[in-house]
Amino acid sequence: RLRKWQERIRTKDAGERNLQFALSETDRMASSLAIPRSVREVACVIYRRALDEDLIRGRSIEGVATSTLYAACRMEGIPRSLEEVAAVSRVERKEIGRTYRYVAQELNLEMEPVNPKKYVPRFCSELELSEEVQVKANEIIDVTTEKGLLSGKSPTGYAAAAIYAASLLCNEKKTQREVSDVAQVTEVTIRNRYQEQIEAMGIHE
Amino acid sequence: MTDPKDTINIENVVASTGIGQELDLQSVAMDLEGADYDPEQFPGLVYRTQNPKSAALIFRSGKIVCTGAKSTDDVHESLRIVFDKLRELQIQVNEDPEIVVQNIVTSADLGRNLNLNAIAIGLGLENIEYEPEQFPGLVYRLDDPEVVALLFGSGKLVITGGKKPEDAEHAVDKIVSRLEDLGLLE
DNA sequence: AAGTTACTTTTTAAAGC
DNA sequence: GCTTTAAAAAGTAACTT
Repeated sequence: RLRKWQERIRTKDAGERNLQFALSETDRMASSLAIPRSVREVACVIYRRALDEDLIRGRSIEGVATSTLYAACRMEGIPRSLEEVAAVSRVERKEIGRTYRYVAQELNLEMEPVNPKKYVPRFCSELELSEEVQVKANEIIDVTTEKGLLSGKSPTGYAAAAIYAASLLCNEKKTQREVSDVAQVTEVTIRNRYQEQIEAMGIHE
Repeated sequence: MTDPKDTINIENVVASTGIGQELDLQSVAMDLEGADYDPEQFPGLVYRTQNPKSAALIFRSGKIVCTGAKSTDDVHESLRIVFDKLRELQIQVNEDPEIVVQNIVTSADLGRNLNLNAIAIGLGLENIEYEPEQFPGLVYRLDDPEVVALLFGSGKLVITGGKKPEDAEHAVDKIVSRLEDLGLLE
């Protein structure tokens, strides 16, 4: 009887220490990515659920913490790409992606694919592009998605290409290099998506 | 209109078997030309056949895994070659070792583009995995037949995990009817 | 900018760490 | 869990030319 109780306390303490470390790591990563406090709280709620459902076994605390932060950003509509979260985590991108898929599946988070438009405000702001460019980029994303161009494509590359195209159309040109730097995708990807998008939009130049 | 079933193509067959005899892989590696054996890296010896093309993983226990063949017939032919090679090295090999197909990888084409986003939501987010940031294919697990399908925006797909060629046909049928029910095909 | 190579996903057995 | 082997799908990346 006493032994079981001691074990319960030990497990509870281990869980509390686990949670405390995870929360401080989440806070550290969120701070360097300028993620709002409300999103960090969502991340912590998901982490606590993962801990309660014993999903941490065989995985690193840091990996699960990074994954839940990534998931929370998506849920709150201000996604960070896996490369962005990986840059402030000591867990590599591949592991974060795997852990995220596992946690999302086990907790039935029912995550919808990221809409590339969710990246437009942040990327455009980092590029100091006007509201007009943002509106145009969103229009390009809407129209080309409707024509079926989005299936299978990475949301970051898709958003980057639309922003590049919109910057040209609005005479606020940014180079592919500048856009690729903020979106963390290669210029080759921007070029490929850009070509498809302007063709689907019926734009010639 | 082409029946998607007619586009099914077997791309890889994995099978296991055994010669019923323990092996000294070090000496097999010495005598068998083209054998790759690095026990520090992997306990199995790798031997590749050219016609049909396949790779056999030969283990100390005498068990063998054959992969890379394009049909079950090719698996049998490849393993026949491996058995004969071992016999040439004065190794006793059972008369007709049982060969068990463990996995068949198939490709097919639905013939039209797919809106993976709509399919993900339509089939139920809890049943599928679609993370285009990580992989362009949508992962769909079927219960009967018990296989995994990877669906792509082009309408092409991969079916893996099946043990019989019919598994892929049944899977394609189910996928087509489910997508039709959802109005996500054509 | 084009070309090549390589990695992402899924499946499956084997033996050993 | 990892290691190795094969194969397809399509996207992305990192090289060299």
